Amino acid sequence: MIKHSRQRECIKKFLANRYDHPTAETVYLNVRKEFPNISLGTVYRNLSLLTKLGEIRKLSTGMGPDRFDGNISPHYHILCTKCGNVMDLEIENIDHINTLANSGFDGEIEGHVTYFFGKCRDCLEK
Amino acid sequence: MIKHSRQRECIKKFLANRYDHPTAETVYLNVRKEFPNISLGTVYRNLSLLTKLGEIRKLSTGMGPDRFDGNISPHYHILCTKCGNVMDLEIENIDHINTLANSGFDGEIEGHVTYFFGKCRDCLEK
DNA sequence: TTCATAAACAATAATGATTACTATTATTTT
DNA sequence: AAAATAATAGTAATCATTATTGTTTATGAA
Repeated sequence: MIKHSRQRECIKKFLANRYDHPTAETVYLNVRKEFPNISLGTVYRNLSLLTKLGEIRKLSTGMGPDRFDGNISPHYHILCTKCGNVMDLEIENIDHINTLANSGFDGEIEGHVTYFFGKCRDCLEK
Repeated sequence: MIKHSRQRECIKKFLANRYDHPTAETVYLNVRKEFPNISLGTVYRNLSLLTKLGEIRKLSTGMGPDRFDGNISPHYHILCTKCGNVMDLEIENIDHINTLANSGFDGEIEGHVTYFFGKCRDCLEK
């Protein structure tokens, strides 16, 4: 049974207003403005819980620590290999790759995670 | 300038004969049969070097520690969400998704990493 | 073949990210 | 309002990985 908590509410609200996919550390530093005594463990626990509930998304990009996204609508991400920023990517549905994968696999494909990488506009111009 | 090392050779040879994408720890435990005094740091250093040289591939799946693949030919991977195994996936080229991504991004897409997830045959039957 | 140099090593300490533990506090139920 | 219990803050512990250091080994020149 899940009880309401003001800390969790604050974490969720913070993520809903950010579009840069912050890390747990960043969430912690910001939520501390409203809850000066919140502990990093509380942030991690709630980020995990919210992820499990499907209210936020966890991004494990393989470059640096995990990041979190308050936007759970289906979309993709691009990682700039120069500045490290993680940006949203509007792209048409590519779930057909699941079907492709299923035809070459003795089992059942349920989905995929894809991260694009490249250079963002700012880094290209420098 | 890179010098030959028997330890690195052994790590590479071990990976070339494994198809289950072992972790650094697993590589360490096995290479120790031939080099009882090899240290885990040496394994990590050489796995990083070989990855940088493009002689092996590192898989950061987001589930557990990084894994390594001695097969550098282009192919994909599927993670069984029940048993955790990581298997190879023969699938036709899907680099067209890079083009799709590029059309929705102000910058330059260089590539992508994709991990499929689902259930393997063994887990489906249990 | 010896010698100098620098890469690679083993051993170990340190770091970064995350999870676990525990006594206290907040939320919900009775 | 009291009892029950989930969530918290504070902290310790764990896991994966990287850094440090003094020694060994590979390589190329003398």
